Amino acid sequence: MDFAARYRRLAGYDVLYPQGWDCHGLPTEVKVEETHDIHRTDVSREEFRELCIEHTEEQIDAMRETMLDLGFSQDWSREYVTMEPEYWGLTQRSFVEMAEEEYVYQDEHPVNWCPRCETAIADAEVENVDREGTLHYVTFDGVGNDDIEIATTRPELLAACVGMAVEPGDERYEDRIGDTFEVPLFGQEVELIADADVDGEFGTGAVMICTFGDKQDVTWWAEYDLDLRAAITEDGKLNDVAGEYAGLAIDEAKARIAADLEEAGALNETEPTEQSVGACWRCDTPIEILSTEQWFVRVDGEEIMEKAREIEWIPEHMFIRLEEWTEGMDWDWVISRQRVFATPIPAWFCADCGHAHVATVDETPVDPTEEGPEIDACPECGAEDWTGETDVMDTWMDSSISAMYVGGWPEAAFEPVQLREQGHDIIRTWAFYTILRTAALEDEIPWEEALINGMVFGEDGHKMSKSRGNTIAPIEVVEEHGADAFRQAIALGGQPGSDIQFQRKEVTSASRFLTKVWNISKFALGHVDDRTPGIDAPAYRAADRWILTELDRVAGSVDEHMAAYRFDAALRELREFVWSDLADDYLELVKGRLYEGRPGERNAARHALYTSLSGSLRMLSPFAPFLTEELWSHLPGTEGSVHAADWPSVDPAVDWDDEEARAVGTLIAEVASTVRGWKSEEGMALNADLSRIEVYVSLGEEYAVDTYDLSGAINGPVYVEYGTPDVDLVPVAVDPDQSVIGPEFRSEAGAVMSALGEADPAEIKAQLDSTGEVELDVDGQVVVLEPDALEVREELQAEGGEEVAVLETDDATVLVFP
RNA sequence: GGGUUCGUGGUCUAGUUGGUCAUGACGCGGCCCUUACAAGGCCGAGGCCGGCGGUUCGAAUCCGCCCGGACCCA
Repeated sequence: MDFAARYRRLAGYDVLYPQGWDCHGLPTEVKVEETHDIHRTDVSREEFRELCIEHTEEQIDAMRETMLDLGFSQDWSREYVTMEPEYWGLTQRSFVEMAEEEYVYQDEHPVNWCPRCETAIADAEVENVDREGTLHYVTFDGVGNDDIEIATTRPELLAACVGMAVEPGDERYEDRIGDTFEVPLFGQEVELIADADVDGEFGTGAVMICTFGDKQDVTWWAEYDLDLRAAITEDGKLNDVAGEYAGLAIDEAKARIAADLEEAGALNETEPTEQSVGACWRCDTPIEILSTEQWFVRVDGEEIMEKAREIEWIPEHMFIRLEEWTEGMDWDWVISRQRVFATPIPAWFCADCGHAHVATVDETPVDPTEEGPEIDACPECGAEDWTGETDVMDTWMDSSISAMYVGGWPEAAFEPVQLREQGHDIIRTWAFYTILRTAALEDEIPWEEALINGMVFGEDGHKMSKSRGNTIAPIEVVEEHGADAFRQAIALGGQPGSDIQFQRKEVTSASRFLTKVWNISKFALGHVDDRTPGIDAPAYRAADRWILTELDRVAGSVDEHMAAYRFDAALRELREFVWSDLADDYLELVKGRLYEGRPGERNAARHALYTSLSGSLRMLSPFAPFLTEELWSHLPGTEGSVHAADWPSVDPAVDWDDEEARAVGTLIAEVASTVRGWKSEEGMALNADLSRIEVYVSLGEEYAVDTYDLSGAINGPVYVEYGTPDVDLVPVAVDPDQSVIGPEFRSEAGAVMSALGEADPAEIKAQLDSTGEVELDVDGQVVVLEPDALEVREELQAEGGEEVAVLETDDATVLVFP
């Protein structure tokens, strides 16, 4: 995100990059209970809230510190904190407006319930965990008919059993639909129904329906209008419906009831089974489904999908996740929580008739547990006695208006935020709710682009977790190698959407690169001064025009990568340019000129060097904000921050897409680099003098090769020739060009290429030289090959007498005379 | 069970409009102090591009199946 913001600033945009803190929620309450060793009911609501606020502030301070260490460039003047009344008042306002539009309603409905947290939770907050359970085979006595055997993993819910079901057409139960049975131990009578949702393969093919074991039970319960026998309390114990088992916790009850079933002869068998149970995502406690009074937000899947389709998802496939989640939503979003640390629901209940009165916009922010409503009499019954709602809102109610809040809602007309970046773990929560709420309140999309990041994993490729011991604290890495190196490692981790594995070696590599940049700058700063930027019409030589052409090309290419959020590709290309082209090649080429050149030529090199370095620093600044800022401040002719500079562009008046400059520059750089490599291999000092080198260029004679810098770089005179060197050439192989031969000969291509491979390279070469084409016998057929269909690879053998080394580059053959 | 995604030298990774030699990094081995840089330079070893089939003159790249991992959902 920070890369994108910094890049856009360089590209000239006025970037609003806010920072917000989503504070409310269960985890904080749990943490506070732990650290203070209290239960939330041990202290007053107000006191508990204070403890939570205190804890959250500490957390925010620590995270803000980390962000600053890492060089995040948020606009801190636009920071918002959802636990401040200014913010949660707006959350309430959005609630009120949505209540007016009938998006928000109150009702009794089965909801996911966490017995440990003792609150309702939304579907999005339920995680399925696989675990081993025990399948109990239990016989129900028939009432006026035969027994039946069902299989269940939850015998403790027998008390809540209100029916049983089989798959339609299951021959085992063909004539038994409508029969009634008596629930063992508890005695209520239930009826057998047939429903296609039953899995006939599982257990005995017959299942019991309880209120409620799972969501399927809720569906059946509603569809067949069954009784409601709620047997579980809000703190996860059995209640009076369970008779003598009342007060037992779920697990105790399961064991006791199983034992009693066995004693009663109703338990036939038990076996282990794999099961997937819903659990509270914050505390992993298995959830129950309870029917309670709650506040809901109506989920309009159509509306959400319509908006979601207007958003550009990066990468695209992340949209599918949202789509699947939306289609799978069969319950409305329960937004009330029976907790403390969150935005209060602005509503009161009439003490007489129970009528729920929602606050008006003008009353917000309000805590209904402390203040009464502005109206006096209940519009339903006229009573004047109000009880404040103690339930609070889901924390997503806060965060899902953050895009609107940042945009100035409700005062300013809302315009979609351009870019939102987030991890893929919160698509079904934050993203989903934000789209829902922005659509409901403003009939708009919240953001134009949603960039979905991967998660940062530990070095072992797994999600970081304390139990795995693979966590990496950014601060440790920053202390060792610096934030700039850390940022590069993250940028190189991968492309948007895929998880990135934190690699310590990437930090190592990045810090080496930073050292390189430092040294390049140190060198360059010794050669440029205040007058350098203003040098008029520099007399660029080939090497200068080459590096500037490359700079121009790289700036364009990196710009494209950055705009596509391919920070990995952008940084890779930048490093390649800075390290290989600028440092290894260009610097080496112009050293001679910088130290000993005539003024005009020296100035040209200085100017090109200055331009290249300046551009490189600017392009690197999103990745290495600290180092580039430091170096920028030492660069002559710069004012202010590198982060406020412009994306590099080379003089637009000149045609920098210059084929000749590129070809000749590349040639010079390659020759210099090849000779350098050869010296190294020969064990010679790199600045050792050479008698001369001869460069035989395979480019056309229209390319004028500038030997000035090359000569300085290799420490010897350079002679340029066009054509073939005056040494023995021995054709050693023929390389076919598949892209020419393939399409031309189609199915014969294979034969042609193998014939070419077997042919005598010397003979092929001779044909090419005399006739300009090659006749080849392929399985008795003579085919004619044009020169572009193949390349004769030749090795050069120096003539006897003079000691000479023969080196090859892509575009030249170099003879080195030591 | 359904969906998404990935599988490239020891490790991590680039590359997929099909086309000569598959990219780079870290690590490893060897050589080298050269007036920006030994926190460096040069060279080298190391790969049946998960497997099997198909399309094609030609597949890391396209298609199908399988194996393995990750994530999402049930």
